[in-house]
Amino acid sequence: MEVTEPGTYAHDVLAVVLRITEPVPSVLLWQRARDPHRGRWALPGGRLGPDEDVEASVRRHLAEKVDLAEVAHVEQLGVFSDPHRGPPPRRIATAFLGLVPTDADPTVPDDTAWHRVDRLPETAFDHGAITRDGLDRLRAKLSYTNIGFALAPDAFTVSELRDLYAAALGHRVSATNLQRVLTRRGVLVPTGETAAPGPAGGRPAAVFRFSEHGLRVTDPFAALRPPGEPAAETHPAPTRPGS
Amino acid sequence: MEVTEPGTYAHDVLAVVLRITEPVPSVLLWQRARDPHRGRWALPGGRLGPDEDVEASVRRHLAEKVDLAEVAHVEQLGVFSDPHRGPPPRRIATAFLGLVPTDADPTVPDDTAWHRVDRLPETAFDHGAITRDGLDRLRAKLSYTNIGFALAPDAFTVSELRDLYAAALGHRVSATNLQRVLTRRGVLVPTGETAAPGPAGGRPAAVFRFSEHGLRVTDPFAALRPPGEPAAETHPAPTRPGS
DNA sequence: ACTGGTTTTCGCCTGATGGTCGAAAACGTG
DNA sequence: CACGTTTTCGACCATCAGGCGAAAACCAGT
Repeated sequence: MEVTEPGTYAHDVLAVVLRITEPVPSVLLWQRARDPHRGRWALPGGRLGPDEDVEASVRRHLAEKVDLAEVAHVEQLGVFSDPHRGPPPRRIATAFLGLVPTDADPTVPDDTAWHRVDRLPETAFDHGAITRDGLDRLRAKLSYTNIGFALAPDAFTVSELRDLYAAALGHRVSATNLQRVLTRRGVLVPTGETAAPGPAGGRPAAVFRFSEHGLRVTDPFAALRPPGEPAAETHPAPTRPGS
Repeated sequence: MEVTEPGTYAHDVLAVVLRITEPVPSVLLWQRARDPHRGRWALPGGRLGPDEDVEASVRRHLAEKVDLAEVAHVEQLGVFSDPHRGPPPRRIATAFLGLVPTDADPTVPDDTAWHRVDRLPETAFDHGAITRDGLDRLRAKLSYTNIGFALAPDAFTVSELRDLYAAALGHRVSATNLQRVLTRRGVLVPTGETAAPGPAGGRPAAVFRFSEHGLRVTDPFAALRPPGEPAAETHPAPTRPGS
């Protein structure tokens, strides 16, 4: 039995690890073998250790399920602290968003699998709601940051990137606009190479690459800029919660 | 003496309560009367109680320092969990951002006062860094949400709002653009009234009001919109961390 | 009254950005 | 060598923001 000192709580870390699998993203879940919620699917995570902060902790726990080198981006989502989010004793959880590129297909343990976010199985605790929060965060950031770098392979064609964005956002995306906007913002740079056409032929597509592999805010947020300064060169952006 | 069960931690909530006091914002701090860090200035907050989530908790603790009715907006900033962010025993903190309009001047206890963010006194623990995080969040959201409603009085002129934004952002703001952008986005609506001119005369200014008093994302985030749909009517936005 | 100073508001112009469409380029197949 | 396919590029248009300067509306003097 677990005794909890009043005013102290067990603290967990959780990760919503997303990977774009067309036509919709998938989230990494593992099936609980023990009660409570035995048999249900849960987000990777675990207890916060005594000598680590929450980010180090989530990386440690994540390493048990996937190769950390394949997780291209990690950021904090927020705290989930509803007193009744699980059976007693009470647990607090700090949730993170993790992103895995499409070209990485990590080997996962037997109890772990990718699940389409539009067909989630029965989830443990509030992990379904947390997953939705993570997806919302990803969708928002796709619009005004270069976060696509964490979803796309190292090199890709505009068509491939369009399909990626369409799957992540859940609606059609114009390849013309995508290329123009992302190149004008300096997010995408051409490698000069071209990809081989598909089996039906067609013009060979130009190959692009993300110019940076760290999160950066790219939308000009045009109103209310300091006078005289151009839109470009926005700040680097932290690993912390959402700006 | 406090005994901590392994794997459980005391959980605090903290609030960065900001109010625009020209020429720069101020943050609400109280002076610690007891060790550790006696005499230093700390953010309002306290222990997470057993029957409340973190948001309810921060509101409860905040109510001890200010009239909650004067805090127009509260949102989660994130978790601060560095094992050495304070003396042992270890404490985890969930930080919030709170905003108080300029027309409200809450009475505060004797140990509590507003401090200009550019002249912070010696702060306790990591509260200085957390304050900076809160200010960064506010500045970012000023650009692409209607969060100004939580800073401005109920009715105001464009000049007053310009000064408010300038103080919050830390740089000059064009009144022309501010009015045009915010009205076009439907954030600002004219009341039809006009304000009395200042002592030096001048044309009477039109009085405006924020159309909504709940947080809303107003920047079109134009790229990658679903096809055919107009930019207007963005989603309501949660109380949760930063989108 | 009229003039000058002050503050706000509005209109105009320019440049940047995004949406849409269609033509042209570059490839494979029959 | 004509045809279908896929990608790329340019053209056009609407919207949006930034920057000015003129006009509007007020006060205080003379």
